[in-house]
Amino acid sequence: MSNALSAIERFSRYPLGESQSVCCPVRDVLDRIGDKWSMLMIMALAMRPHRFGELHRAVHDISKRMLTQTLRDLERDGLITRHVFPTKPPGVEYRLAPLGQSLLEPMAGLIDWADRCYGDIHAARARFDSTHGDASRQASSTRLAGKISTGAHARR
Amino acid sequence: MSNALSAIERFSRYPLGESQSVCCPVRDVLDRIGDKWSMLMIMALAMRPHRFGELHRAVHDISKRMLTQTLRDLERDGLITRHVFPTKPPGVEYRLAPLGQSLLEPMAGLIDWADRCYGDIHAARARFDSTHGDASRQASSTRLAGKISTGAHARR
DNA sequence: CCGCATCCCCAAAGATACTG
DNA sequence: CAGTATCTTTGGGGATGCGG
Repeated sequence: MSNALSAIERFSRYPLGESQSVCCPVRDVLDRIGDKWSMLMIMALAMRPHRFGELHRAVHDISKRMLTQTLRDLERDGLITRHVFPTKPPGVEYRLAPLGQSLLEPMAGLIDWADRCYGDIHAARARFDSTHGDASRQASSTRLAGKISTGAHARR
Repeated sequence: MSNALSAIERFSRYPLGESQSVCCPVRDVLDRIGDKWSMLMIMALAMRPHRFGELHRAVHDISKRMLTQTLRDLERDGLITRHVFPTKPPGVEYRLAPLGQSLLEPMAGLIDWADRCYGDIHAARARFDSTHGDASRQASSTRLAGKISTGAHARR
């Protein structure tokens, strides 16, 4: 844990609030894997290469649009590679690039933590909500409510 | 690395695309620390307790609104604690709860990775952009345009 | 089958002003 | 100082349809 602190200390030599120009590495990483889908993609690809359609089925609640975009971004950053087979109809295979592989370990640490602390977090949430009058619906807001009933946009 | 895979495998017993009801732990974690500010908060608090205003100065480009909200969410999930000193004018101190402390290690792993691979990522980006005709500005659209000229938010 | 483009909408976040 | 309330903006992302 003390070496955890050292890593964090090392980082915080960068000013924490610096969204412009020389962005700190952490923000970069966060913006990359922090979004809704990137990490899921990487995890799927960690197991084996996938075709576009396979990925779509694996993460069934992503739209084709976001799938494409996420994959592009990951490719752009050198985390995954894209192989086109000029068959008919065409097939495209995505797989983890070395850089992406190197991300697996730190990611696994996080996943592990999530798995272990998942329960505690929900317990804390329940406690908080009951303590704080359950009006948390306004206070803590939108995000949470949104997350819960994520069937959302069942509009048209 | 093989144990990294095992963690990921273990996770992927959960269906990867399951944004509703019984959300998988990973999504939960991502939604919590994946957002723009939470991780910064945690890092600041990892060093020492902070008052509200201190946090605001530490991460100068967050709005008071988002600061409050982020802190509330983190508190709700039991990652940080909030102590009110009924002085005049009032003071509020935030500090890492044990649960939050336990997050430091996995987070440090990620930060570490970010630090190491930061350069590779940017190299890959540059390569991709020059290869793909630099028309990536249209192609991959909105987000990338923002990312490319990482001076982005120099709106003011 | 893969992926790009267009349209459109809503939730998330910034700005601003006000309270205890 | 530490928030809260409100108003406005914007851009992320879903739906859909076409092109290779």
